[in-house]
Amino acid sequence: MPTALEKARQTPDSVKTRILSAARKLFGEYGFHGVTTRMIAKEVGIDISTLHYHWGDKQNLYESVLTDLSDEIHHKLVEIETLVQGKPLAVRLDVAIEVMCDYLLENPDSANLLLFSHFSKNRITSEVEAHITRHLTNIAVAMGLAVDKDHVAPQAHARVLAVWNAVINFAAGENFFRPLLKIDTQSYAAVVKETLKFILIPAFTLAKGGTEEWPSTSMPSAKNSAP
Amino acid sequence: MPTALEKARQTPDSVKTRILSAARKLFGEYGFHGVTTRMIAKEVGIDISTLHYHWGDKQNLYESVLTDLSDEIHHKLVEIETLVQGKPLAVRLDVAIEVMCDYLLENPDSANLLLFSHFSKNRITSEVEAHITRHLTNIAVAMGLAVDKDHVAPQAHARVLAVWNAVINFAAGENFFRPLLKIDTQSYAAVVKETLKFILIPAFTLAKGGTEEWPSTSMPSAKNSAP
DNA sequence: AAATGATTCAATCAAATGATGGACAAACTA
DNA sequence: TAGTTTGTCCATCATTTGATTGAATCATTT
Repeated sequence: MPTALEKARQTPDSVKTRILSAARKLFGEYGFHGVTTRMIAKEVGIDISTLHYHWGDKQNLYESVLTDLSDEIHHKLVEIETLVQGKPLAVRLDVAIEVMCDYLLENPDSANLLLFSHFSKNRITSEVEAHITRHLTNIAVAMGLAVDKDHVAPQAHARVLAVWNAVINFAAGENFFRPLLKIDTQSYAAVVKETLKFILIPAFTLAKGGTEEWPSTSMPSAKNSAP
Repeated sequence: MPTALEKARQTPDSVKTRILSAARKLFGEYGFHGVTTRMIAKEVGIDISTLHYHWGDKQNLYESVLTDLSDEIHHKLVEIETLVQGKPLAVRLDVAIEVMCDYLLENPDSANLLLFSHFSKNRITSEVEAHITRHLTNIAVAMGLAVDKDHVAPQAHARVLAVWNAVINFAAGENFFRPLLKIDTQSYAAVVKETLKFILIPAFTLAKGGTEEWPSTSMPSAKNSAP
């Protein structure tokens, strides 16, 4: 029995799918509260009641958008992992930055949506949260920052987050940053990639503070530190 | 003739100031569209009409919040610059990370608000935008990434942005990231600082790709590149 | 063709929301 | 004290917004 989401993906031009796309675009641009169901319906060219017929209430539609995006991210990460399997860390980072930048710069709404889901207090869909967490854990292991999925130190997770955020930010913030840099879209992509590599690669390759500096137990001793 | 904002700051406990604080908190948590004037009024314990009496419409209040925050950031940056004047870059970065993390982790709403102002499509208040731009330019010069305020290469701005975003993200995302890292607030601050230093300091100090790699003209040749 | 189920829209509702006007009181001024 | 300004709230309005209902249309099956 396919889920509603899978069914929608099977027929890429169905009304239901078009609603999902329009919703992703608009939610990505304006956030959950900044979008009305009427805006989405108008974007698709349908009536509000048709939207509710397919996706239930606004909250449910939003969650579906996030789940859909999470799946897409997952596929992208798998694709990257396939590309860089067995390569040294510097190469892994280089390729990952290239691919993720290309993807997110072409889908700025997705990047924005990821940001919103990270930072908005409206965080719903603990299911999606769990997915993101799993992605980050996988990346930590893949980068050699942890020996095991079940033993990722907070510092390792934090370092992955730093990489993750850096990439997403430049994609999501293009509308704000690019006018500031006074360059066109193509140059922006180039500058972003160069900057990310400049920032990220030295830290992880010049391993002064590399993988084995802190214990790989998942709970560090700092838990109850109150001076 | 003091502006309305300055006048409000002179009397820290006035109703007008309390409205501004509550507004910053709520806008930081839920974004512009996620907050109603009634929510703010209720938080302060006043009537909506009193709010409108002091700050005009919602949009104007929001802009005032952003302007106020921008001023605060400015003071913080000046404070940092005073602290690190003449020090080598590694120390400058270390201190800047420490101070900004302490400040933003104690004011997560401010960090969130900064994020919203960067990434939300609702970007109003070009005045505030200009302030942020000036801050970034100043930092670029202060970090030795440009010789002159008027000749900051896009790459230099981009590197500053990378630093800027990295710091803000960890502060704004605490509610999302900290449960993921499974540590308490204190440990979070420590881990974030360590991670930021781990990521940022090597890139800028091991100057393989340092300041003078690209020309310091503000307009690179890549402007009209269409292969 | 008739029956059935799926899809769409016009009309509408109730609640929420931004904003205003006017009454009223406190503080200040002449 | 009388008058003026400032600040606060109650009541209210016009829109917007999320959501539903019921009728009509389309597609599929029998």
